[in-house]
Amino acid sequence: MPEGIEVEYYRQTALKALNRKIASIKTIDHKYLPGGCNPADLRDLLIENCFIEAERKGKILVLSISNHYKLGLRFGMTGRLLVDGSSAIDVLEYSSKKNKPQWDRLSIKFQDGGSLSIRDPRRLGAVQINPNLDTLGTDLYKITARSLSVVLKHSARPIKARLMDQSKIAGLGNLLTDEILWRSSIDPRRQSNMLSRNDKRRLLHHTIQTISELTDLGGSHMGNLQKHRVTGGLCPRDGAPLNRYNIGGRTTYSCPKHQK
DNA sequence: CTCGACTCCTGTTAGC
DNA sequence: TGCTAACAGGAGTCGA
Repeated sequence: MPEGIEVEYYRQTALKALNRKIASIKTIDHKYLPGGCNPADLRDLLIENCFIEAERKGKILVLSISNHYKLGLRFGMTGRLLVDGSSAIDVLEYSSKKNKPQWDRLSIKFQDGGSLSIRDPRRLGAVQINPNLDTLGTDLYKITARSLSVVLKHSARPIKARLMDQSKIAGLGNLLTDEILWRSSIDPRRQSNMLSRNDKRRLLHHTIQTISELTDLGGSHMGNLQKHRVTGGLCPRDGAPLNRYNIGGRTTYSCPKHQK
């Protein structure tokens, strides 16, 4: 699913949509417009204007419009960004392998005949005008020893829940956190404020390393643990049967043998 | 303030 | 073969 890495790919896709005049809004799903915004507002905001900049914070893609407004795009669990019909990511983990235009929840036509669309089978994404980014924590590509330490210091919550808290670190989702903690040999249920100096050192190293590596490999589903995240899966490091349980409403897999 | 529980959403899949 | 129910997780809300 789209975590920070995938949305960074989408940002690069979005660069192809910059400085092209918007002619019309082809589709807009009302479920995609929460809180006081209707399709007419969105049309008024976009038509005859251009996107002039594509930025990202955590899992939100922010497109600046030539009229100084900004459009925030969230992709939920299964959303992809398409520009001129193609995406940086062909198949998304846990999403459909099919690719139907009727799943376009927002579709924008440019005057040159091209388009920008969010294609999202499960409709968990959203579009927001002038999204508030202040509630988001450190972006996943900017994590430092200091920011990680601050995130963990004052909380007795499970370490995994803390890493996935977007107000603390923005951009880590379920798959990335499972992979990072697996590599770091840390049990996801450990209390955040109880990690040793050595635990934190390993966690920092593997957080930065995993994000960088999986960005190069093509997405958050490219980790070593991923294909074993199934019931009955075995740890690819030591062969132990993986534990499966729930943290913060998310299915979690960890190795009882080497994650302590 | 913290934090678990619940809700939304729908394509896929397991099981009968 | 066709049906139902469980499952997936990002994010917001609510109440203890």
